[in-house]
Amino acid sequence: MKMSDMIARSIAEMLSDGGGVAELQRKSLATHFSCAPSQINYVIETRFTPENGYLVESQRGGGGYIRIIRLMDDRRRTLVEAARGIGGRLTQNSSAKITQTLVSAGLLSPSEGRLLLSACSDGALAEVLPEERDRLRAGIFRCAILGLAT
Amino acid sequence: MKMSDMIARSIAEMLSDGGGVAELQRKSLATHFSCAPSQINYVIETRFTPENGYLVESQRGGGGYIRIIRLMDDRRRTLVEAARGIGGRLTQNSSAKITQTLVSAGLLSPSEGRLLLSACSDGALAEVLPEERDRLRAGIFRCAILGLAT
DNA sequence: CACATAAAGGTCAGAAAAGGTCAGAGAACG
DNA sequence: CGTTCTCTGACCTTTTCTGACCTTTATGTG
Repeated sequence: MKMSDMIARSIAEMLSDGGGVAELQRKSLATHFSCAPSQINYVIETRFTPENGYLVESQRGGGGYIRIIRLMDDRRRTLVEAARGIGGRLTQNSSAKITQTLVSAGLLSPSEGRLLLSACSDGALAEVLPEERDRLRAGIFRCAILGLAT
Repeated sequence: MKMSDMIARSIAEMLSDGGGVAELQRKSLATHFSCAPSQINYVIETRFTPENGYLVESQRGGGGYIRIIRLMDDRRRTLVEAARGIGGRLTQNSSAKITQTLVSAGLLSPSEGRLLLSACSDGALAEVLPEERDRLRAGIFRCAILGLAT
């Protein structure tokens, strides 16, 4: 199998693991595949293009990175799916992570993310007994993103 | 995570805790992060700039300090005021009305409005006893718009 | 008060650590 | 063969971080 295909597969895996977001370091990935760093650019440019539904961000300098985000074509469908994926309980931490993913994927604007996050925070649910919070939070979260999809 | 990001996060935390004002000592913060004092300047210059809505004051000499102030724009200030205006209880109907008002005033986008409305709906709060809902809803609503203002 | 000293913070050049670009050599494929 | 896809290396730009040196302010001292 071609090297670029292997690299692409590896990135695709990271995308699955990361729920649609992969963050990598060019040099270390290149080292891992024993290739030139620019090869990573090549793979990204040929396979993870906007036309294929990906968005790429990067940052140079110390601690730099390349972030690849899979955009899902049908915003609504994906939101509905995400809502379906919420279980019967949801911790504050999980809700923050999911929100972050949705924002990264461009399904929520940063503002919407903040709003959702705050609405699901322990602070907002202070009235409720702690042991009830996670169930309630799941409901709020689900309704909120379903509402957006409407 | 990069050092500068950690420092920035730490300052952001101080800003939240201080209600928009953070006062720090360059050297002790640098010591805390084991970095050069000028690194603190770097972080402030690259992240807490006027374009990003921050104001920085400092004072040299004994007992010197660096003070960072987050400027609120009109939108934020109004949202904070609106949040303050929410009482201890809020019916679904009232929350819908207020949301509508905020959207009309351009303080919330239509999407944000839908999200907020759904998160505060009786559906989302189905888990809670009806007589508790309005108190809870008030909290969620307040937190949500305060979160936007942050 | 005048002065000296210590205790801050400010500036800037440059090293180091990333990622970006592009021309061109090979490889694969028709 | 000619074309298209891979891959590399040389060189560039951006971001981070540090250290040497400078300025400002507070405070003690004769």
